[in-house]
Amino acid sequence: MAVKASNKNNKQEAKTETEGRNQMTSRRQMTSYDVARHAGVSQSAVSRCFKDGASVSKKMRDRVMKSVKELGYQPNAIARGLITRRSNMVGVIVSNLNFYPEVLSELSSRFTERGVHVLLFSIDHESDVSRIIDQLWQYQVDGVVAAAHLTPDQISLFDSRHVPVVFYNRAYQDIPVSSVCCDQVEGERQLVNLLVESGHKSFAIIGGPKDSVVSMQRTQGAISRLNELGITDIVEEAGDYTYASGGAALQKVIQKRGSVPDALICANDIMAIGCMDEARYRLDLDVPGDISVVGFDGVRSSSWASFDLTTIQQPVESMAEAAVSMLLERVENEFIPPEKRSFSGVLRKGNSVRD
Amino acid sequence: MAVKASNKNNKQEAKTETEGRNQMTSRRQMTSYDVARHAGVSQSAVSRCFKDGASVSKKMRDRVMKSVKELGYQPNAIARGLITRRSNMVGVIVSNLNFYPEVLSELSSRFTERGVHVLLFSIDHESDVSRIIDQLWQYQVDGVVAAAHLTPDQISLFDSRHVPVVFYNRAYQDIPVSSVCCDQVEGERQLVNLLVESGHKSFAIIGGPKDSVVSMQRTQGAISRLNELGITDIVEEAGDYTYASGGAALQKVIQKRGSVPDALICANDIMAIGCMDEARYRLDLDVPGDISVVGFDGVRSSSWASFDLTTIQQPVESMAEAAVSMLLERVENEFIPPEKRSFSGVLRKGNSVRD
DNA sequence: ATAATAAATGACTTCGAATGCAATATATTA
DNA sequence: TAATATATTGCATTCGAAGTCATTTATTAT
Repeated sequence: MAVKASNKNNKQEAKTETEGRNQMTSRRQMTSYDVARHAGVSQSAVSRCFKDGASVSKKMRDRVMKSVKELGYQPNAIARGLITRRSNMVGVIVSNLNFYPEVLSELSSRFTERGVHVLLFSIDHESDVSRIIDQLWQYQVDGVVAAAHLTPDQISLFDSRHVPVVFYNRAYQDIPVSSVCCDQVEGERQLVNLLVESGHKSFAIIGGPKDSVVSMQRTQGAISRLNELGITDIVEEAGDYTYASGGAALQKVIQKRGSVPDALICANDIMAIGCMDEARYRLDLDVPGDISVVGFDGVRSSSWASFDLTTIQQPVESMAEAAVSMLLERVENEFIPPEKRSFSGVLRKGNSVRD
Repeated sequence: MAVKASNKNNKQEAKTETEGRNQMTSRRQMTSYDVARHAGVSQSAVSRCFKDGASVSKKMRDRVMKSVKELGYQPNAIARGLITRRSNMVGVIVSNLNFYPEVLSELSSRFTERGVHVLLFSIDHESDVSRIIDQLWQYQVDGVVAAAHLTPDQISLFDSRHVPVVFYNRAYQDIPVSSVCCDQVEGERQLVNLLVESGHKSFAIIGGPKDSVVSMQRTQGAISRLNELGITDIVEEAGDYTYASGGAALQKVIQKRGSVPDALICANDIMAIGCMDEARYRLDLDVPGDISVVGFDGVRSSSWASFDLTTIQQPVESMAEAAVSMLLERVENEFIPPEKRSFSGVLRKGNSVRD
């Protein structure tokens, strides 16, 4: 009791101290107690005015809100998070190498729209994940969108702490986790079908980094469809998703085969663009006359006139929306089971494939 | 007193409740009290073990850390932030339209390296800033990197709350704020010099959105240098930093002039690329034979063989490092005055300008 | 008007870690 | 060995908002 009283006295003094100054220049930020005192009500009342559905009379609300405006009060989300156990923050993990800015900006603006804030973790190597997991917890994120690979152990850690995770473009077949993916295999099959129908006979495939699951799915998808169609003349090379690695891989392909293949299937658009440039400007080949090139993703630059790449367009908006809503649903209700959603990519025919 | 005691009893019961379960599966996260009880020490001692420079004996530290490991304890950064008034989070504001992924990833990884976390705010229009400012405060960010425009009023709000702001590529000449910029004017002057030296006589300038300060500086920089050199045959058009707007602006330029200018100065690389493609694939012009094109930024795609654009390369790493260290210094010591740092861009000569 | 019910309000406690201060343990010096 | 200085430790309090519960006030039914 006595303590409480002296506590209030302190606050009173603090108030006096800043009195006369404009709230714009006051050092200490306003608290709900300041508002309560100013409005002549209790702190609980102030708190309730910021929670909709709470039992507050109109008179009270008006009175409090007037003080709120006058003092420039903003609730402290940190303090709120401590008691409610909701930080209203989600972690977004992206790996530097192969992220599309579109994805990040879609995710970010959709979360923001719903009053959820994004703590960004960008990692250079997917193996750096372990280091950031601790930080995710320390900051009490309500959920995580991971565009990076986690080990089953790491996944079950999140699980045990009841922090839902939605994977973006990483599927875990045998583990019950939520994910939003573009159907890599189906996409590659569409590309292969197109290439085979238009008479291409010899193929090279340029994959991404060996540890990339997405790249694996794409290359395997292409290979299995080619095999189904009875085509076995396939050379495989690995790149690292970059422009330069695409061109370099093409050189290696040609060296290996001793000739130029009919068609080049690249695990992403950027490498495909690298190949087109390599073919045209270093190897003096015509694209698509001498060699056809296809990519995957549908990034902005793939549709630029210089490339007009045939590729699979990922439905980024739909995928981002799905990831955001799936995550937030599971944040709201932890009993919603994990769900895997797979979106079909759209074949966009460009002029990088001969008819 | 009595209250404290009952409080402790509650905790004791809570503990009992989860006892026997593995910490990996326990619902409630471990707190410093749990660790304290497990190690048979006080909560203060646990807290001190996580603060370096604190007065803790080796024996105590070992004992506590053993319990920490066994229980899988992680300090709650939210609770810590409440009492220390340091969230260890910084806000990063980027505007969707014209952000380079490189910048964001550089900033993010540099902050992360230093144990600071990034709350990402991406806005569609620079005018949306006002909406996110409140949120920045609610989350008690320690500082802000803004790659967006703030009004003087908004700036002084941050100032009054002692939240340091560092602007990235936005300079405010008359206001004492920190900023890291690439010298837009100097860069444009270099480009103009190159173009004039190589005999270009007639010019068109394609700017960014009219409300973009950076674009204004770039176009004005180019124009004033051209004027200094006695060149007045200049047509101006505005784009919006996108590929498509570059091509469209080129069409308008030609319409306006009734002929093709010698050189095209674009406010960024992406529009320059749009212009090159428009010229080559729609207008059947040779670049650089019929028209020279220069850009600004030095984005990845500008150096692709298809474009090999002459441009000003921004020193992104240096600028990001500067922004991060300037911000954190001012977070540590609020009396460090604002500082404006200007970095020179590097002229990268490509093959988009005829000799 | 009065009882019964519902709505509004305030006092107090809580979340989890950090910290000032007092109490204790250890080291140093005389 | 006693006296003093120093290093460790624990207790109690604090940060700011939200929730619990008891109390007061307004509303409705009788």
